[in-house]
Amino acid sequence: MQYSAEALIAPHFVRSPEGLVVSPNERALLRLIWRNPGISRSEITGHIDLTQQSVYRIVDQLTARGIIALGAPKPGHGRGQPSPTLRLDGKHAYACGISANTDVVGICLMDLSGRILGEASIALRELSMAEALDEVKIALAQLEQRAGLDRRAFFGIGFAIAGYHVGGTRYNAPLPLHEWSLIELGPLLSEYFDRPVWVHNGANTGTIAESMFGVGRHVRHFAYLSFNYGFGGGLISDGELLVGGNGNAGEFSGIFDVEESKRRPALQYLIERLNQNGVEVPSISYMRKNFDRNWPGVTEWVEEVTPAYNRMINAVRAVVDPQAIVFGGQVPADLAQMLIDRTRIFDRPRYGVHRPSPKFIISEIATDASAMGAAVVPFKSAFY
Amino acid sequence: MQYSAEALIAPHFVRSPEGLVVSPNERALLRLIWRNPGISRSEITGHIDLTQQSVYRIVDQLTARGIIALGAPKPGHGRGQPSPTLRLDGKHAYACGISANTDVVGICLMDLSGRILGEASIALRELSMAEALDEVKIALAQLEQRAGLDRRAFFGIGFAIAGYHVGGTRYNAPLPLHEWSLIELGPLLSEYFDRPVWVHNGANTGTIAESMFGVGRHVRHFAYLSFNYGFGGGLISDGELLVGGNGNAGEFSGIFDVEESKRRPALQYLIERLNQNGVEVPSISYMRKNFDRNWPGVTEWVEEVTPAYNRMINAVRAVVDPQAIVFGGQVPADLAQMLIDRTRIFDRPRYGVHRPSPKFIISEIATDASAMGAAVVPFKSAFY
DNA sequence: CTTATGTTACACGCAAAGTGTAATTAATCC
DNA sequence: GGATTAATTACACTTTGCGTGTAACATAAG
Repeated sequence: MQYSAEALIAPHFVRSPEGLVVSPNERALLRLIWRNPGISRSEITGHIDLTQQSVYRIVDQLTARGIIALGAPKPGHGRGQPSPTLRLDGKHAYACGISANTDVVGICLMDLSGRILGEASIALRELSMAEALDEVKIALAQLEQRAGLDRRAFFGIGFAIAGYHVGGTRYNAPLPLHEWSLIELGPLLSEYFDRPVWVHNGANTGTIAESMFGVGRHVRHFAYLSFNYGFGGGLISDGELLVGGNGNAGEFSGIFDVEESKRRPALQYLIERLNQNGVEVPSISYMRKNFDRNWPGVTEWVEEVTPAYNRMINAVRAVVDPQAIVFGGQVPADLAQMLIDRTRIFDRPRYGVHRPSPKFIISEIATDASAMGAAVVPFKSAFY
Repeated sequence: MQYSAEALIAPHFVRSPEGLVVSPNERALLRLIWRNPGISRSEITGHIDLTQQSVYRIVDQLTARGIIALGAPKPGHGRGQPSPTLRLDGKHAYACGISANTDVVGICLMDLSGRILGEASIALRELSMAEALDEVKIALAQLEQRAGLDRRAFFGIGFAIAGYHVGGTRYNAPLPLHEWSLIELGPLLSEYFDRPVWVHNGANTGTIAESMFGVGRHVRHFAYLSFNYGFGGGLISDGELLVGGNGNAGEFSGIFDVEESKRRPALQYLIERLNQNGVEVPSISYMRKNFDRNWPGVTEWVEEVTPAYNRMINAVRAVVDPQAIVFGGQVPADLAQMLIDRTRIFDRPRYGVHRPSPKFIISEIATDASAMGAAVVPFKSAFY
């Protein structure tokens, strides 16, 4: 039997005999509220193809289940009976995002409304998988206690791992995560944490974070570049993550041949270069916080990676034609801007008209996008 | 108001007050019958999440409307009451695919079951758009008469044009199609032909043809390479065409910079080369029929385009990770094989495990894939 | 300031559509 | 002829749209 996180959802969250948490119309409504928190009930009809009566009923049922909360009406909203405002009720459920990177495991606790309830990280050092998971469990319990959470509201876990998909819930991760590689993570983790676990690639959960909290609120088609120790990314098409035929869509590093691969924009190379030049940069997160474009070697490195970078940008544009390309992962905003300034689109106009080009946007997600995205995955899969 | 082909569908095809031709469950059923013509009614339940009774009812209604036809039961199918076989009823509707290329306009007449009822082509030479359309209309009428069709069954038109999408139903096509460029083709053509017209890029309709008649019957994620005078393509993700943020997903030529663009695998360059070498190749369709890999210059040209070709293949693989890459358009099978033989995937294994790679498949669609795909578009949009 | 009027949305009941469950009937195999 | 499988038919349940009366508020007349 194929592992399925959906089948493990606790019964008190489930609505119908088919095991669904919400119906399609309910999902559409919850999505709308996600994108417009505090929208009034009466405004819903204008955005969704449902009558006022149906909206009333669905809202009524979702309120009764504690999934959405009614708020005071907006004042001064014209005449007529005032309509209550709607929000997702964070108290109904919370989820945990776990992001396994080469150096660190990030943890993000989030409620149904998208509020971050707590964050933590565990340095991997030489920890075995079992030891690391034990530490995650302890950290999770601490976060839960500090936030005063009721365990019954613990909906599930989103697990992100650096590396490519091999099949099922098996991934092939870089060396420090050797022990985490090529095994069925879904059954293992859901057994260990006693909750359904959704497993994804780390760059893809970063992409999901961007789609739920960042530019995805306004843009339906975009590519997300995840600059980390390595370099990957993800694609959002029509608001949904594109997984591809083998679950590895957005692994942009595959564009480069062996030679060019050394000049790809992975932050490991920049850190090496900086350390060679006498700039003490102990970690990627340190670099992100303290980045200075005048550090010796920065401009040089950027110039070196620019050809490979531009090839990648043009490949993404040609293949999937996104409306935007988002610079994310752990890239310092200033470094992203340097790349954007050097972007060249290979395009010749016809009749003076260019092919529409993507906008280049620097992600505004400050925390661990990968863990944050992992935390929404359970909700996105079941609620909205 | 935005142009919409759906809104122009003749009332006698429409089912519900919302203007839909079939309900979602009916669509699922029709798709299943499309992929398995002659499936027995009792087998349906195993493939779709519907009870035998619901299947009976839906089949009953679709039969009453003349959309599907019941056939004699398969003999020797075990005990129990024999179950009738199901097919799409071609008589219910036919559609016309029109593919405007730089040199020729292809026409394809197709019925609801996917059977080709007739084909024609019109050389463009120096024809104005109005003259070309008049000729198309005449050719269409001839094909209709020859096939003995009832005009009431004429469902709509799929129109394909070489060039990139600019917005709405406007495209930017190469010079011979200057007059067809940057205008709203949808309203213009639907007015002229008095039927709803769905407008797409030509490489994309070729992709749709492959998804409906070719490898798409077995593969849910694939990239389609359309080798024509120019070079383009399209993407199928989870069985559906990926359009991208501006409607230009799959315009693979955009991968190449100005310099490399001259060594991209567009057949115009091969023909030039062959003619220089004294091989008389008057047209692409001639080359397709009579291709000989031993013609002077063929191997040379293939070697020259191989680097750009491999970059493109790896870019497609990295970005969208398809299960298969299909060689289509008007490429001679032998030429496609020469490229496949030279394919190199930029991938280093980790723990001895490679990232899953796409299969390379030569399209088996012999006729004008672009017009053929254009012809199914109306049906795909409304029925399955 | 009070009151009448118009507007907007709430909230309830009912009908229609579509699906699942259950029971009966029909055709075929062993 | 009994077993088996699927075709039919009947009925219940869910979800949605429609109709309608009511509640709350804005505005302007008095």
